[in-house]
Amino acid sequence: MAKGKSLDELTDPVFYILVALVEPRHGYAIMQYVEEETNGMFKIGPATLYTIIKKLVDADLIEAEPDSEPRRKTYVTTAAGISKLEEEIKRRSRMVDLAKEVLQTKGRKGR
Amino acid sequence: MAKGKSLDELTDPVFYILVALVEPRHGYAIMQYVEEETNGMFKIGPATLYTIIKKLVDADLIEAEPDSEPRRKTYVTTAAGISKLEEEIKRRSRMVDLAKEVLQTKGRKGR
DNA sequence: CTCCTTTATATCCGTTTTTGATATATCACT
DNA sequence: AGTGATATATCAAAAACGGATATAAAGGAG
Repeated sequence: MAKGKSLDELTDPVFYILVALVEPRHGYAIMQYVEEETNGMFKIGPATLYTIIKKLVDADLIEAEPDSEPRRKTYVTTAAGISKLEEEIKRRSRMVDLAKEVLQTKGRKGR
Repeated sequence: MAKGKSLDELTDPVFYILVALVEPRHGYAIMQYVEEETNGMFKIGPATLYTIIKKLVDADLIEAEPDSEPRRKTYVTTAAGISKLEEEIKRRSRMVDLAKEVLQTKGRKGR
């Protein structure tokens, strides 16, 4: 099954692709989805996209749907992928919370 | 002053280093701080650390304190660095919120 | 029917980022 | 004198990213 390493921290593009694939989508649709959802702030080009898709399939975090049309290869986040995503949400939340806390403390003292 | 490019998205180690330097610290102390705060989950080695410090100084997001002891070079996040950090907190929060929302929607529908 | 744009996947290859290993030196303690 | 922690720094390789390019089919305009 899963052959690749477990990928502890997810990078931004990997995170976005995992999120996009909670709902089944094919590659091109992922690019559009991410661009739309971020209001054009974050764009994933084909090189990054297909490289990461390969890696995620290999890590068993997403999988290809067998019934996809010939011209479109549809993928979905696997159960393992959802778990990983939830884990990553927590990790990122903790990072944000730490930063907020540190800034707040500075604000109180640095007055 | 600032010579480097503005760095739109901050990577994880860059983020942690900026957070650590909201309070003045020297390199080695940054390594310890990040490791402690993340309960050993995230470690920054010397190569990553000093490479990033250089880049951040160049981008004017942190600066060296002139009065630091000979053996310790102390740095602090600049005003620009704080702004960047606040911006990045928002960016990461939006990413987390998007992911939460997507998972929640799936939960409601995927019953 | 032809041209053009959009859709769609895929890879090449250079740049950037990260990191393990290594080097060097000081300091504290025994 | 020796050991471990402190402290900074760089090298060289790996990993990640991304612009450019290639290919091809589908859809619409004229």
